[in-house]
Amino acid sequence: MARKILCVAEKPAIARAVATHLSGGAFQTHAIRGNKYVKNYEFDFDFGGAWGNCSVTMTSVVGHLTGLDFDRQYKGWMSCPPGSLFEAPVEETVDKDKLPIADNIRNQAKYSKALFIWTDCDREGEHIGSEVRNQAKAGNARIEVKRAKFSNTERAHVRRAALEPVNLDEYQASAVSARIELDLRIGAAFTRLQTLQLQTVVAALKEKVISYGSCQFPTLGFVVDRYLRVQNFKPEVFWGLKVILSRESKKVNFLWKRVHLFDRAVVTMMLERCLVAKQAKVTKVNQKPTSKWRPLPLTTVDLQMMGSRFLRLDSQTIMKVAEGLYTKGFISYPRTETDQFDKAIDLKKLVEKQYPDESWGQYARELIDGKFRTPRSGRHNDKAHPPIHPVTWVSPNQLNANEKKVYEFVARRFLACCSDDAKGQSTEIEIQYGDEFFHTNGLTVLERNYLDVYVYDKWESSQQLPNFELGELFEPTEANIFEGKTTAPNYLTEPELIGLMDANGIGTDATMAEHIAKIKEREYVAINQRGSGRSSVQEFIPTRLGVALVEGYDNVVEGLPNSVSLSKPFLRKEMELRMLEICSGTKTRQEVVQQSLDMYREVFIHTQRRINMLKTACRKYLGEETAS
DNA sequence: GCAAGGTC
Repeated sequence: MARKILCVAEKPAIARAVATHLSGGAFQTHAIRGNKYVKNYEFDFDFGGAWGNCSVTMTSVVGHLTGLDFDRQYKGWMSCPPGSLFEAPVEETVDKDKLPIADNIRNQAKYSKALFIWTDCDREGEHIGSEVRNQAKAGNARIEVKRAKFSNTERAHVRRAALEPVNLDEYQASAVSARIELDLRIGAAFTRLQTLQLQTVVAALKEKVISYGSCQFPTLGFVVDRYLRVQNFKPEVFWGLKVILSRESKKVNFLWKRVHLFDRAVVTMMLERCLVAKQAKVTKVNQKPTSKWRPLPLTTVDLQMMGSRFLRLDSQTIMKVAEGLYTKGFISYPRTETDQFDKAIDLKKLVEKQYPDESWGQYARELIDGKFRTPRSGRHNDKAHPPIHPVTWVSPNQLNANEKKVYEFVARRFLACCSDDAKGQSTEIEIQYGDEFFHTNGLTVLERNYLDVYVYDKWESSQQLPNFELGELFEPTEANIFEGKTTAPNYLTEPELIGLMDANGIGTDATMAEHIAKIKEREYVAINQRGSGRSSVQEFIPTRLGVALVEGYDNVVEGLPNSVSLSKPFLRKEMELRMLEICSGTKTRQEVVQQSLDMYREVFIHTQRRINMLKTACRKYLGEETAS
């Protein structure tokens, strides 16, 4: 009988895709007991080399198999002082709802010579792979373990991955294991400490869970930071110069090179020098072709930011809708950091699939008829998933309102990526008037190209400028001083918040929306509608509790050497750097866990010692109104 | 009753 190889993917959709490619479509599907998503696919495949022709069972897990938690005697909140959670014994167990999946792997491993792990090629995937391996070894201690390395589910790529397996990256799996332990200990310790301590301080906090997490707190910190900048803003008056020329029945506004200054007397003096000069001289006439670049291939973070902005859906809704579209097979996997298309993907074929669409089908046809361009490549590649793109066309009447919006965005964005940049002609005129320089710009859009399908970008011709000759002299129609005031920044919007999280490494593409939802759920922040109608924007405003927590923690570490507030992203960033050291093999998992725990333990001890800082902040913002 | 990370 042929040798048997067990293959396990990270999710059912990948198991099916890989099975399809390896078997050429000829496989048998078996349901497993206890889980309706996971299936076993059976077929034969020639792995070549030492393995040769084998019978294959391809199955999957559904994300992580196991979870980490404290031993039973530490689970009750009153069972131990919160600080002891830094050392309390922890145990990794298979999640209850994953038991049938783990059983399936152990059983299949019994009859298999080898295990091929097909989890995503990222850090979490490496760890999930180690969880799969542990189950397989429990079923068959002698099973040989290999890992397939693939970054998309294109047929040739998948088959090559099957023929050239590598080993699991133990370093990366260890790094994730360290993260899991740290997040648990630190999250639980601070959550219990602050909840138990603050619940009794003011009536408003009674019965409330006041959670701490290494991602949710910095997220809150960004919101509070902006809020305080708005609150503390003091407007300043400024003055500037503007020059106007009426020529060829057009009115040209020249802007001051210095923009504006905060000293009126100085600006007045400068204006006088201009007026004395009487004539202005054209010092630069620059005409040059310009272009507006088509967008980069779509990543999750970009989808969420653009979605908040143009589709009026919050990031969590967008992700839910996108997942639905993915499960139904309409778009590719929606959680990706990759903004470059693999050369192996047949983009034209994907463009052709959009022909039937009433709104952009004609545009797709024009692309194939000669206007197609290879997409730009960004600098990110998660080596697991391609950029988000439509996989097949779907009729709008098969989708609900939100699905329609998100699908349309993904489709238009994809077609835009495969288009040419918009082309135009820009004109820059610079003049010298007295000692001062002024300039004006004109734009003529010549070819709209991608703008025709990507309706979210705006780029329009400005008013035509009259003709200017280099060196010519003219007398301005008007020259005067204008007065203005600096304006306060706005409260944080969701796309801005996601941008900050992304830039500071808070959360992953898959979890950013969850952290934002979490701080809403905990009532650390609330949503405010700025403006009305179509131009309205949702903005985040911290609640009194949110401000109290950030101010309290900032006070806790105030004046302490090297101590960074928990409301800032720095501690999390440091943890991330240490995880990279595990990945590169320069530090062990144990070292990193100890170092990071020491770092957070120090903050924890300060917090306990100066708990009054937190309590005072809560009383200040949440105390009864009647109290004096 | 705590976290963050996978995925359904």
